[in-house]
Amino acid sequence: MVDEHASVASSEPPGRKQAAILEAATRVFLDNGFRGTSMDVVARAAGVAKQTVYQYFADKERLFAAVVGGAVNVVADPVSAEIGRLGTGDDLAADLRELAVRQLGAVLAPRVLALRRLVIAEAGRFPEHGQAFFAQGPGRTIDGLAARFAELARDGRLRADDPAAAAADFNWLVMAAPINEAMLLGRATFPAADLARIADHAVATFLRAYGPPA
Amino acid sequence: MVDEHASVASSEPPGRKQAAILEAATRVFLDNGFRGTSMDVVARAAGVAKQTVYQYFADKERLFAAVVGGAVNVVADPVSAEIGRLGTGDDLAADLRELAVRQLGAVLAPRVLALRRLVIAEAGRFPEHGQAFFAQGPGRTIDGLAARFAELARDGRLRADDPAAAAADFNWLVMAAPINEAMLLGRATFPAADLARIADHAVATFLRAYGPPA
DNA sequence: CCTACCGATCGGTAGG
DNA sequence: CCTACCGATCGGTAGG
Repeated sequence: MVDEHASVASSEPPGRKQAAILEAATRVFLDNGFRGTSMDVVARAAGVAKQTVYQYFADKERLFAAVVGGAVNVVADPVSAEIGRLGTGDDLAADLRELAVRQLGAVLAPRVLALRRLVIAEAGRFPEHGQAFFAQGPGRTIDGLAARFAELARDGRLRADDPAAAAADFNWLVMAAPINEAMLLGRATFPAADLARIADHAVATFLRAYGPPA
Repeated sequence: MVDEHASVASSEPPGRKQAAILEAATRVFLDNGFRGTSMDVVARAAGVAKQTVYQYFADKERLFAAVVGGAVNVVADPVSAEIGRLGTGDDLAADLRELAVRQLGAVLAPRVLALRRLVIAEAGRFPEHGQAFFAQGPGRTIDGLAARFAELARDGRLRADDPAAAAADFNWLVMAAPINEAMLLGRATFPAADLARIADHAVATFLRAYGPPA
């Protein structure tokens, strides 16, 4: 009797194929949507047989969920750390501008825009993915801003009776225009100079509404 | 010689079937997207044979273009007239609130939200539809607001060095949060009380930033 | 003879 | 793990 698990001793590390499938599937789903993606194409792109895909993911919906869940979590982190440092120096406007530029860079990354488009397209079929995207994205950012704005208001550095509303206003003053241009106009690239201009304007408007009295 | 165009005298008005096809296709496309819609289902929903659909629309893409073009134009009008009357009375804040409520009602109508979702989902394949939606929707609104804000600034009733930027800020302060909740969270209904609260807050923030000096 | 339309089916491909 | 293949359904078109 020869080894019935010969494949375990092969040069193939365990999990390598699963990672290849997820990576390929992410690319294909982001480009073609749920219905536009075939399991055959995913298998071919991953360099495995279709049957192998089904060994790791029971069906197309489960593969899609793994793709979106993974992509949403990769995207989630970058701003929350920045928010805690808002106004630790004495130039709050500069801190807000820097935060806005970072947020714009993260949210307008082509992969994140594609994920947003995908999640919006499938929000009817998979509402939980839209909710996860919102929670990890704008929801998390606005919550973090609200907490920090409340502290800044207590210190007299912002006029914000309703810190949560101020946080939402800041977030959308920064993000709404470019996100909508990206979603509807298909705009895919945002030069650094554009991001700086958008951030400057959003912060100026925000501070005219919420800045401390001169 | 008998009439050789007897069918013209039938009880079927000309264009009646085309209208039924467009109406059915609009419903099916809005619910299921481009790839999720089959021509068989459209034909069935319209109560005609599939052959009849192909007599009016050469292929699926042409039918889709007719649907989106028609839906975008139906959606376009309602705010532009209102904008011209902004500040004709002496209570600019009240006028802005009323405009905001009307805009919210129009843009958050279930059919318009479904159209936005559809257009975003297919922006890769049909960029012209996203551009048409933007032009007829936010683009048109922001342009109209910019023109009126420029006049109001000249009269000293707004502090707006850059009326176009002020118009975009107003538009997104009003629309961004509910649109993003609708797109990502799948929120479909917005009670009148919610719209009033959103409008009140957006106008208050806008006037703190752009209102005339007290 | 033209149109509008039907029932049935074409070649390919979907998820499984 | 691959090839082959299923029931069904896709967009589009045949004959009558």
